[in-house]
Amino acid sequence: MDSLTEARRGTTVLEGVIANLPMFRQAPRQSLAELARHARSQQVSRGTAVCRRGDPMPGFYAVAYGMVKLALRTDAGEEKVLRLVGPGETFGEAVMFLEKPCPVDAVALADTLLVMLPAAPVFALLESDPRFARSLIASLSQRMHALVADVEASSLRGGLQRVAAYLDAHAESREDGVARVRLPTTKTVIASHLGVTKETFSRLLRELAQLGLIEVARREITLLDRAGLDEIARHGPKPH
Amino acid sequence: MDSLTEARRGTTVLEGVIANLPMFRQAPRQSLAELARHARSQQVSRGTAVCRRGDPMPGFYAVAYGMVKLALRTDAGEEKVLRLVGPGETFGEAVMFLEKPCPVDAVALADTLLVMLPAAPVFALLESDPRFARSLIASLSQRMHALVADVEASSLRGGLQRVAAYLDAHAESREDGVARVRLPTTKTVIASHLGVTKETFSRLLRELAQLGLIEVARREITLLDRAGLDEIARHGPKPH
DNA sequence: GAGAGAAGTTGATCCACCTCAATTTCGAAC
DNA sequence: GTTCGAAATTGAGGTGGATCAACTTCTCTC
Repeated sequence: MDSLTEARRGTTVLEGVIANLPMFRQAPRQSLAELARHARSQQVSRGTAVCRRGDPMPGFYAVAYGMVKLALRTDAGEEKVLRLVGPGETFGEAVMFLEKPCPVDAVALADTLLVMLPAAPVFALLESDPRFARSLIASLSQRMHALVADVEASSLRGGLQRVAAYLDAHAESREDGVARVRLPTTKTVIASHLGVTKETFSRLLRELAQLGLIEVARREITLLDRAGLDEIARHGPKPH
Repeated sequence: MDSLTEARRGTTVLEGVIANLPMFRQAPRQSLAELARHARSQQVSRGTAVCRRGDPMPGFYAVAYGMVKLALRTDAGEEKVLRLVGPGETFGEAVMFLEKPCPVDAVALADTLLVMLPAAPVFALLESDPRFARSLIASLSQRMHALVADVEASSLRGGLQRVAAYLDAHAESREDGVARVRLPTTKTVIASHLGVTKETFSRLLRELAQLGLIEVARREITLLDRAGLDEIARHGPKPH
């Protein structure tokens, strides 16, 4: 594969990644090509920071493959994971629009390919394509809704409820009909996302297992009793 | 004042309220008039619900005068106040765009005049005015930023730090240079907004008072030592 | 200005979750 | 396979803030 082919293929790949983002689903081909021309791909390896709190945000990011965690940190070492961003998802839109420094740390949890869309062409597209504006607003609204759901969980529910709700929400049914969850990253990170320490997360999983609701094998969790899990997620640990 | 005058004045007032919303600051007069024609004012008295969780959202709301609290509730009576919406502020935009049922309760904390902007004309304006889209996006982004700040506070800071930060953020300097805070509503509601019970809030205020940092008189709080308060807000209660 | 309900305070006690510490298990490199 | 650091588990003990309960102080109404 010579470099010309590589370059052309690269452009196509960028455009493909962008075209598959929910917010660009209804954008015309030409707009996508225009955006792709300004976009820059960025390879980050596991453990590397994409940006740190305080950094300026030159645009927003889409994850092509890999995974990024967005997290808040204290002066001491404690951190709170806000969101895990996987393939086909984006982050940094809101910050880009505010033109303020980045309020969170963004760190790659695996080797990751990012596509960075600079602010200027995004603003330009916003001017010319109301449907894009509509999609972007929908995207931000959804993000906000998710954030509110997180606030609700962490201020109104106990740890066991949060874990149960998490497992329920992330269940994937296999062919044989058994629901399972594959944790997308380490338990430590998931725990922080759920607002508990890794120790507490470990104990909560064990508690659910002892109740006969789940079975834990490394990062593979089998949901043995979906209804029971749902009951806990919704109405708490007490016997109804 | 006859009814014709009343009706004309009413229209002008609506338009005035809308025109002063941050997101409409740069909108052309004609768009404002168009929106105002579709807008409906709504008087709600203290303690009345504007909408309950699960209700459909016909548009979004602006507060002309009074105050509305947005709060999450559990099946049991506990509630978590997400936001206090005062004059010149708006709520419900994100939910309107998602076209999902309202995820929160909205209750008037005082006799309040709301202006409801139905979804359809807002969508229409979005199509025709990219600057409005820009402003709306900025507005949503800011809201999101505030939410992230709240998450940061409640998951990474202790109660005393949150109270100190709240007082610091809401300080109004008087002529004589003394900084004061007038709590916008009951301490019970403020407490819930800060993520503590009213009992704990009371104790935390007393603690700050005993440290010589503030003086509490009903809902009037005088900030005696702004620097000290800031120090606690930023780096915690320990002696530096 | 008297009465009643809401808001706020204060004290005693409790508990969900954290912290610290000691192992154990995993997984990648060699 | 062996090794070594990261991740996970488990136990013991501590704590911030919640809960429960009694009481006081507003604030509004009549």
